[in-house]
Amino acid sequence: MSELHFYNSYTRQKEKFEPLTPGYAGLYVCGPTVSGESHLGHARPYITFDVVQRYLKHLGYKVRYVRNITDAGHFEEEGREAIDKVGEKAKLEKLEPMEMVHKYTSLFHYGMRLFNNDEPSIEPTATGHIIEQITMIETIIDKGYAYEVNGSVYFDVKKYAEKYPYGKLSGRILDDLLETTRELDGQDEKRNKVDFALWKKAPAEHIQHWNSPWGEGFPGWHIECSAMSSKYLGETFDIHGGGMDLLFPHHESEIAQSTIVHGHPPVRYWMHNNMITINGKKMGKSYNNVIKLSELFSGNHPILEQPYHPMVVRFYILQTHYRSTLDFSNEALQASEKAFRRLWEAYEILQKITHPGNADAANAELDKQVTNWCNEFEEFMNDDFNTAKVIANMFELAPVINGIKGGQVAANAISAGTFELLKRTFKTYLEEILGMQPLAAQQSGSKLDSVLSLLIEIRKDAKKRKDFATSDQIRNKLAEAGVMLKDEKDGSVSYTIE
RNA sequence: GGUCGGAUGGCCGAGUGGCUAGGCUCAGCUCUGCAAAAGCUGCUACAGCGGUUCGAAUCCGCUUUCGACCUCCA
Repeated sequence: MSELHFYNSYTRQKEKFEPLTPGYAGLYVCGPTVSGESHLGHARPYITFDVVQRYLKHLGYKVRYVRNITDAGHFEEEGREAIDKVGEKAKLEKLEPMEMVHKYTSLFHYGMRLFNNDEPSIEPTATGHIIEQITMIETIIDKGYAYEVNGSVYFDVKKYAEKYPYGKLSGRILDDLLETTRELDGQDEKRNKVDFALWKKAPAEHIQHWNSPWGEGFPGWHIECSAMSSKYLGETFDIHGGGMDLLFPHHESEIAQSTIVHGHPPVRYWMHNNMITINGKKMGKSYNNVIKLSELFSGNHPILEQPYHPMVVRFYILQTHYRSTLDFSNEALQASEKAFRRLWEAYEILQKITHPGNADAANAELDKQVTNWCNEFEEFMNDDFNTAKVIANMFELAPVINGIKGGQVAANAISAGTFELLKRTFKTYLEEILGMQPLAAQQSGSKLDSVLSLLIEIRKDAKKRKDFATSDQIRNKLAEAGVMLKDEKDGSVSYTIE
């Protein structure tokens, strides 16, 4: 029996997972900035860490999964100005931050539900934790690692680096960073270019601002995660996850802030998922190459050849290891759709077929192989959450299942015990751990079902009379309407609805 | 420019010192009134050049090339 190991970005190696408190696991994942609609790239971390969270629960841990909503900062929405430069617009014409934040938060939650992601245990908002953030900043100032200039507060990275390993997580070298020639906002206020903002003074016309010891302003980007993670998971917690693009400066800054406030690093295991690319380039708003989730699901985007079901997208993402880049293409999504349909069908067949009950396997070799494939599921997940390999094994098992149904494999080939193992393991991993659901709910017993049963009966009669014109017409017309009929080996007929 | 990470069969993608995943596509076969589905079979790849080794896609070096981060970013 193996134990859970996964790659820790901080130490750059796979490590055995040992929670801080036995039996409990704390997980923090950087959530969305709700100033715009989520796109395909955003789907990856939330699906990845949903599976992480599901697997931890499967292993018996009580999991507290915290994923924040970033709803504070310097916001703009397309077509509407965040800063009211004119200053004369009517109230309802101006961008109301709360309105925008509410809209995109709802949209985000909708997407998460379609992906069948479990809800986090706590989903704290940045605006709901302004006081916690201010308190942290005050502590950092008191300890001498931050300074105020003109109503803004900056973290003194150079001083921090004298005592602590700044740059360890992201592989940065401070001297290199000091030579950066980038022009950034507020650069002249900082003691060093590498310093980052803890609190930013808000210009009078800025839409979001709060009162603070340093005047009206808003919190820096990094401090919210430090404040909320420590509040809900403790000064030290188990796992912090997010996209690789957050390694620097976001997560590096989180470590620095928390280390000063609490006297030690905040996180034991850092996990980072890789990016989704399109034509080899990262999907991101700065590249102008995003496919929003609503576009993906509706197919309403120039490069999409068809709509893609959320479960197809989830499957496509889980077919690749989370630390590899994943390149988007219609071809790849379509391959995933076909593969998933086939796999799910085999899974449904498995739940329906019965086993003759023989305690000994007629085909010892196959029996052993099936047992092995099933047992490997856990082994693969324990090795850095290798969902790709889990799925590969499911496809090894699918022909066995289909073969039993189709008669190519004898029903007694595997033992009753192995059959039960197969049935149980498949369900656990496909539904509970990978979190997959059927593309369309079958509605047996519904009115449509009665109608289809009637048509199927008529077609059966026609076939008996060798009236193939009629039987084929029924089949073809139903296919046009999106109902696929399938003549089974035993003479029965089943259908699937597109 | 600095740091880091990739280059795998027609396509997507695991893997990692010997046993050469998996999916999709394609071809053939079985079953079938026909079709679909399903099953079976075939397609043997690891950017290039050196090196280490009995043995390398897997380790080391160099080259070519792509990308990520260094700025908001999942």
